[in-house]
Amino acid sequence: MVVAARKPARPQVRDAERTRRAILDSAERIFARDGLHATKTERIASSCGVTKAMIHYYFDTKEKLYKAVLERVFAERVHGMDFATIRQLPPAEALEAFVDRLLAQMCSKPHLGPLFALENIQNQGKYYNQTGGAIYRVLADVIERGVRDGSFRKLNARHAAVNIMGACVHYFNITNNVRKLWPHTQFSDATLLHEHTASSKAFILDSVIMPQRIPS
Amino acid sequence: MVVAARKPARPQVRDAERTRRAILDSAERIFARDGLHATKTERIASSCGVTKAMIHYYFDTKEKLYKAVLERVFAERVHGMDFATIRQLPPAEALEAFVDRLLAQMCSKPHLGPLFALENIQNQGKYYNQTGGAIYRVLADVIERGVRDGSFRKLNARHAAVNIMGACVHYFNITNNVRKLWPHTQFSDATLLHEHTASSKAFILDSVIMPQRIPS
DNA sequence: GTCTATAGTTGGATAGAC
DNA sequence: GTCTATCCAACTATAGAC
Repeated sequence: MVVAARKPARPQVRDAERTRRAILDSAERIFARDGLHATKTERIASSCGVTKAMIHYYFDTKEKLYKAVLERVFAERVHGMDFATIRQLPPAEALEAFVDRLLAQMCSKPHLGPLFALENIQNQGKYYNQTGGAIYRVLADVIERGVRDGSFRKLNARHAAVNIMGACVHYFNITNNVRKLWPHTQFSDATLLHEHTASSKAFILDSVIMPQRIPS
Repeated sequence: MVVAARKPARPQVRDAERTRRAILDSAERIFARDGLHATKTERIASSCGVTKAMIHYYFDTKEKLYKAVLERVFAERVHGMDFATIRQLPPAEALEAFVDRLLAQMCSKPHLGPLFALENIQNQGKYYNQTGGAIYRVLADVIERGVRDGSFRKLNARHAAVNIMGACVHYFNITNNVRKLWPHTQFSDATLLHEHTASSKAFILDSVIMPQRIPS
């Protein structure tokens, strides 16, 4: 009986840090598509060329791996947003910086939208809120400042923060379906992301910034 | 040995339509929180006082039950939106009607946001797109008309449609966490929903509608 | 139509060789 | 550190009595 040659399986070269990172990277993508409960550890393992046993060796349980994934992406996001700078800018510039950075981060890792959405819905934000809530609070503070000094319209800061986040992230939650919605869309992914960034930013600024009086 | 009295279990009174609807109602809420794969049929059954066997009797498999849930809520939503009327209204009124009806529907069944989000992300919109896509197309058409006749700003209709939907629905996807984000929020659910409706609608209209020239 | 009991499978986690 | 083989709990789905 002829046995098919086994797949090479990338690791095998013993490198703990490399293996650990490979598992985290695969897990990040797969958790983002399927959520905590629906992802099979076997799928994560095979997609990065290791065995299920390795996941337990490095992360003990599936849930701890999930938590490790979230903590890593949260740390990246919080660092990339540079909240300290945003807090010091005048409101209009702060809002623009916030939106620019958030959209840039989402575009560079489009699967983070679904990952956070699933965490919020299915896991009731058990892990998300530990750090993810900071994003909403910073944004609400910016809006509050802008409303107070008259550079923004009179908005409810908290609800406006949620609306703004929605205008940024919803695209990524339904991006798998954008092609199906408009089958004749011929643009590449990069073009669509660029279009979304531009239209989303304009949408938000047009709504938030107080229109200038036309000088008489 | 003392055996605890069994829970009364509402049905038992043989009523096919009633049981069927009870299962659908429970399934709708639980699928909305956990998604297709993570929900256990046992949980649906016990939450409406029937046995797992009944689910298979009425719906054959869990996946068919899921599909039945989605088809029912899609039918309700499409009917409630009354697209035929929206298509005939002038753009500004059509947009306002669209947003009003969508938000009213979301508020009356807040779990539908998460249900659709999970379907889009985890199930790649396999069932959603069959009917859900109509909502985006109708909205994009309204925007296109408004841009053409000058009553709206110059927007990319498709991306604007996604942004608008995001501003409406994102709130419901993170609503479980709103309390955690702002622990001192003391308002009742009804008040929060009303606030969201008002701020979301204003947010959208301020962004989309072309500002009026101040008469000289 | 509804129940109890159970079959069949899947998949997270562990044991132990290398 | 990595693998193979396996255990065991959980859960979907079915069988059959009432």
